[in-house]
Amino acid sequence: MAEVTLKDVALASGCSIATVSRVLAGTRPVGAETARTVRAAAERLGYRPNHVARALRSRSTGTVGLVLPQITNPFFPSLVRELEHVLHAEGRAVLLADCDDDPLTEADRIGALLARRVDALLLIPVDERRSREAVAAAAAQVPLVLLDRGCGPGVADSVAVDNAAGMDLVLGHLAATGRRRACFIGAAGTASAAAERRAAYEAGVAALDPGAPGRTALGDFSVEWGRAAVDRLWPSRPDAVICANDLIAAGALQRLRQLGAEVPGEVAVTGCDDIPLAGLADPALTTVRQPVGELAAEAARLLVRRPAGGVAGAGARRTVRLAPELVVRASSAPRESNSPATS
Amino acid sequence: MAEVTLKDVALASGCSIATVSRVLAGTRPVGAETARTVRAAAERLGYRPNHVARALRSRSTGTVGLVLPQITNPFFPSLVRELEHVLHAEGRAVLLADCDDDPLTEADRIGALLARRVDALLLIPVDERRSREAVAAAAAQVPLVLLDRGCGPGVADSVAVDNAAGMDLVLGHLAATGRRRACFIGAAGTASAAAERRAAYEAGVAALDPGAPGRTALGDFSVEWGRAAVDRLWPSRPDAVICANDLIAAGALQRLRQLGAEVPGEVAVTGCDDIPLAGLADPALTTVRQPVGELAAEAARLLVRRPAGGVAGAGARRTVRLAPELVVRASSAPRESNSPATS
DNA sequence: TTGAAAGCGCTAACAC
DNA sequence: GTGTTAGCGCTTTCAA
Repeated sequence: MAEVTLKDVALASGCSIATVSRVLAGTRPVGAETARTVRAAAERLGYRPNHVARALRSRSTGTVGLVLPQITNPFFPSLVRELEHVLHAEGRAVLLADCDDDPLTEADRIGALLARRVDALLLIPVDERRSREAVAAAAAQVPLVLLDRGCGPGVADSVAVDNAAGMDLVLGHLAATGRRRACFIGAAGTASAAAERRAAYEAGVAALDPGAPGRTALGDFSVEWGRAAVDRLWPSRPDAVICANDLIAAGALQRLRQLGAEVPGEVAVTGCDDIPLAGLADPALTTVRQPVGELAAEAARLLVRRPAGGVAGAGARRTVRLAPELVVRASSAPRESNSPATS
Repeated sequence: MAEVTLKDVALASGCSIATVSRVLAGTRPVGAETARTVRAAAERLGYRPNHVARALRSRSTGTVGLVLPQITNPFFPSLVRELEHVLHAEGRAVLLADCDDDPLTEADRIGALLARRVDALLLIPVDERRSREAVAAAAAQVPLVLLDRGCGPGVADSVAVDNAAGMDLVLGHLAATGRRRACFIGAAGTASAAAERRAAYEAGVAALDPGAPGRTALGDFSVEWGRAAVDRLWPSRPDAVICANDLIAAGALQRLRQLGAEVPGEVAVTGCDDIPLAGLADPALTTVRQPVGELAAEAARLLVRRPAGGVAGAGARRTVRLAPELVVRASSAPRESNSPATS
């Protein structure tokens, strides 16, 4: 039951532990015959390489830290899933850290992961500003890729969805299906998603309807705010309510129903992110899907430190913006199909 | 910028590296004066212990593997969050593995974590039967605690909610609020949650209404099934629809509304698990909340190998059952308050 | 191509 | 209480 080590395999196969290491790690060319013998012995003994020893010697743990604000935020699980799969496929393991939406906890977790010698860090910052210091310090020590949210310019490489493009998809769809009087429920603050979606709405909607930029309510990314904002905006009789994320949209949907408004007959509602809730809402929510798989793949790609620049090199940061996809569901169906099918 | 090691601290503080190790790891008593000097030197040099080296020598990585079927299952994120917090508080890190609901992937992930020398495994099995072999093999190597779902008898320690107690809470509440004609939408199969909730409904409801055990529809744990099952059960005019989880309940709620049934006026609907969706449904869903924090705490407690038994000791397995809590929301409000407040 | 030997940074015996 | 001495299991020079 004792652990089988390289030494055991070397003994069993009649060659040195160095050779065994080379065969099993594939580091250097080895005689074909020797390789076969070694592999057979390893197999027979049930040899399992000890990653800890390997890590100590090679100064690489094959481990990536994944730091996120709150795993309970419904957008994150699918992203975590994709990241786990991509990284595992590369033979890397994922150390998960949940920050409780608190920058102090975030700094603490980053420290813990660094102490564990992660090869790299994947990080969704808690706060655009208050995360900056800890993130910058970490980026000086290991490759670090920011995901989904920004953290100030020049701090680290980053991968995120193109929020402006997403908003344009929504606006285009609503215009094409005959909506003429949109309004927007967004989030206040400087967080990148909030600011970008807000700005994109204002820029894009002005072309369609000069009055629309004024029909805007700003709060936070919650269901409660979605409900409350409808009370503020409904009196202006919009025929489309564009929401900055799906939670807001879910709240808007609920309140509109309570007010007796017909969705999508009287008014269309759209969200953003395509969290699981979006498909389950009633009516199902038209939304902008983030390309989670690609986000994960790009993040993994950026993780391998680029050749020039050196470890602490704050050289040019790379920023990848991915195109989102419009998911059209019942909540924005054209008015022709107003009434629920009775047949 | 080079890594500061114990040796550097020893040199700077004028004592041996062993002493420094003792001070910093707190393994053995050390002179107060020496300790102070060492700590000061460590601080000054910015010493950060190398967990990899420590792990190699002490044969303990301070790392726990968390293996789950699918992080996108809406019940898991909150559990993951609690586990992460409990374990981090003990200075342990969490290696996350997502199995894509596939026993083969699960076996693969377990192997990867074992190769990384996790101290222990926290595992929510993908399948009651098909996970068994891999789980048993892993349990022979490291402490392993099963979470939320079973995996056959005697395989490993386990922590889960008391599903029967949860169902009794629901039945009691419905009876107390005047519901007399319940029905049940559950899941088929042998998975522990499905079977236990089903059995508890049948056992508990018979006392209230001899005809109720017959009003049962069995499918899977999905929204779609919830919708479909309502079509089967609604003709029998129940005044309460008890669902085996919140997803089913969400589907039931939607279909009932489409059919023109008033919830909670005509019929109450209840779920199970209290996933985020439950509070956001319309009407908000009465459900049984799993004590996620306690589940996590108990799991962490079981993780420390009990003294007797030895590593591979298949001695008596410990099973912890935790009491759930009823969360009463609008979907089961008593009939007196049928109509939405208009004032 | 292969082997011998030197550590990676730390902890754990064992002396003193 | 403290120092000395061995390694943990592996990769990687350096010779052969």
